[in-house]
Amino acid sequence: MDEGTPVSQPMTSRSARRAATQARILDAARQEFGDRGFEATTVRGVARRAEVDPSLVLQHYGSKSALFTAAIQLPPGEPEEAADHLADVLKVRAAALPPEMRALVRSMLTVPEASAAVRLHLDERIGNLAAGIGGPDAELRAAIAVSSILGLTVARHFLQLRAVSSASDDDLVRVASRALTAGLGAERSR
Amino acid sequence: MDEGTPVSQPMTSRSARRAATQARILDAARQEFGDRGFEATTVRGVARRAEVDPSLVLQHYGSKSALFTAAIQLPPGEPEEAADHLADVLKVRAAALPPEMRALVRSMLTVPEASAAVRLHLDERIGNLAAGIGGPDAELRAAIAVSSILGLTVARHFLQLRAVSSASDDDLVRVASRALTAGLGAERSR
DNA sequence: CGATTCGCTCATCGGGTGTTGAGTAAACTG
DNA sequence: CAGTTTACTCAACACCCGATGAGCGAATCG
Repeated sequence: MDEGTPVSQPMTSRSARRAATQARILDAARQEFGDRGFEATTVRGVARRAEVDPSLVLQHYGSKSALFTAAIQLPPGEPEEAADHLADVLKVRAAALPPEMRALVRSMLTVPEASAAVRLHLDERIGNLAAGIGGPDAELRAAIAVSSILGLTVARHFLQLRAVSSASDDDLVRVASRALTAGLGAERSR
Repeated sequence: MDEGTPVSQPMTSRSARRAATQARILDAARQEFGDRGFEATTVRGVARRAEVDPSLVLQHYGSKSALFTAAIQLPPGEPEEAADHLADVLKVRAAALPPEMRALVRSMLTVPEASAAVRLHLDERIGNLAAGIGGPDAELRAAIAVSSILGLTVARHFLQLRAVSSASDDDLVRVASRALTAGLGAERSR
């Protein structure tokens, strides 16, 4: 019986399929952008990795630039809360980077949009951190600490600098957080 | 009349002209690579900036990649000597970057050759620095300090992070070197 | 069921790229 | 002054890119 329900739904509804392939494309794009950077990434390469036709990529996202914009969008919320103490940020950065962050950082030196996004992100973090510490040059000291974390991230996950990328997450966090908090500390008499 | 005196030599000898244009091309290449990165830089763009025919660029350097290799070559010597103390390195990095360094750093996240060159450069610096400090984790602590300087360099000269790039050379060096030496110090700091 | 929507494929276009080889005029050589 | 070398220009090639638009078949709907 059961006539009310259509006999057999297609295994995947139209909108579900659409959403699924769209997500597959976005994932593939994040990987490619993260591995090669914006310029060296091709729409065809993304399509290949997502196992779809190249033109489908653009039908879903309009243009390569728009796809990039979508790919570097960071999920909001969490990171900001945990960012009060820089040890937390450090902990997050020591572990493997999520694909969208990886794609963002990879292109931050060559793509203005990525550069701006990173700048904004770090500026916010600097503001939070500076508010928590006192003394003269609070903002500058906070900026230095945040920039240091950026440098560590690049060294560890992109340059694979031996001493930094071979260290365990724990060792890196321990030694680095000690170094950074020491540097952050208020001034002694001068 | 007066033609008696052979108008002597051509204003510019053949080899001199060659060397001159070769240098003009290399300068232009460093600028372009430094501004846009390897991928977005075109041979035609370099030629335009050097006011030369595009094919001449390749006649002199063989290929775009070879041109890039030539463009990111750092002048040897100086930086290594002054690198004993990280305050010196910091001083160098606070000021405007020389074109070849700018070209190198701009592409370090997207071009394997540039990545390798930076890695090598930093590894050497880490070695020097680690040798000078004692205590446990000496190499890791040195690597963290060097990575921090890299982060500051990126933030100041590439991302133009407000707090870092608006600071004067002196302020930046003063505050940063205090922070880094504090972080670098073993337990000998009180 | 028949008509329609729509996710997707296919073929193609225009444009910019790195690179090459023939040609030219000026600098050299004897 | 010839003859040779050579720094340089010009035109072109083959390739790959991002992007477009027509067509197909399956899911959707009245």
